Amino acid sequence: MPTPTHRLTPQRKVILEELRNTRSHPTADEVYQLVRKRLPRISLGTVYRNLDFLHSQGLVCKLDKAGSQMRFDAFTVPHLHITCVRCGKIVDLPAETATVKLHVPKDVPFEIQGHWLELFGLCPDCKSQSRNAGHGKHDHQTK
Amino acid sequence: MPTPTHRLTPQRKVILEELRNTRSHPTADEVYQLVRKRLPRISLGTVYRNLDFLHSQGLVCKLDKAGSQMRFDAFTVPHLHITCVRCGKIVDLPAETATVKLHVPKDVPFEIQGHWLELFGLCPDCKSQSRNAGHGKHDHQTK
DNA sequence: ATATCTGCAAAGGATTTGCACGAGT
DNA sequence: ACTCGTGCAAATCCTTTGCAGATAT
Repeated sequence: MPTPTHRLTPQRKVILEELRNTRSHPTADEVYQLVRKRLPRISLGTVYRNLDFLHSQGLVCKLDKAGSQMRFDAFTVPHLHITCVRCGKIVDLPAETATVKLHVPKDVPFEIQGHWLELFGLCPDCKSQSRNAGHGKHDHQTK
Repeated sequence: MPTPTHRLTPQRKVILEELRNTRSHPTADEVYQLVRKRLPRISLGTVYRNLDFLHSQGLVCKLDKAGSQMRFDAFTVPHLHITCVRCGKIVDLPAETATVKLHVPKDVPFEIQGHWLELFGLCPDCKSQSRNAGHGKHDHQTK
């Protein structure tokens, strides 16, 4: 399905490599900063375009639900994420960490295709500084 | 916790009423359009400020993971959402529609506080027009 | 009086886009 | 030659903020 004329340019190669070298789910701007060390003349626009391109090729994942900014990773095996509610850090978890069972009422006017689950909590760093705990940022499901 | 000097101004009242009169999970701008019919001189900034205020009072929910824009609802009973991958429409589902079981490895360096689950699929309207199906927008968990 | 709110307009941050030049075939 | 990709800057979209005037107690 990729048009055969797409090229693996140096920019795309370096972006993918940098993404594969980190486990930190960087934002587009963070990718830009990383890549710039090796390609000082690259532009942020190119980074955005190529992250999109690599995403369309199935080579990187786009985490659009991770906060106000999009985050990316090149770890394409299905897995879960846990996000620190304080600092926003994201850590991978094996997919088997959670099981979701659906009991969908018959009358739901939707063809359900799948689900998206993410966990949230406090990372060790933020846990230690933890004083002002309750901030009510998550409404539902904060069981 | 709310300072006792907060007022229920006309703007706040109307915003809350409009939000309670719809099941459509409107964006801030959509709330603004609705409210403007009754308070033509209200500003978008006020709508944002008051949606935040009502959220801080626990009167409205802020759906920050529903897409690129924030969405709001005044239905504060815990429940789930299903989002149409085509048109973005959101529909409520009872909380019991899904059960999540966690089997968290001992070595996860996080204090898990909770989870967030959302469903996605095709709404009836989009289902009928459904021709160009596969768009690979969701990466993980698209079982 | 005084603290809270409002409307307005400007600023802000993240992402996308238009365009002319550069690179690969 | 021709298409695709890049850098740069400007534009866009959503949201937040500063400020001076208005409102309620």
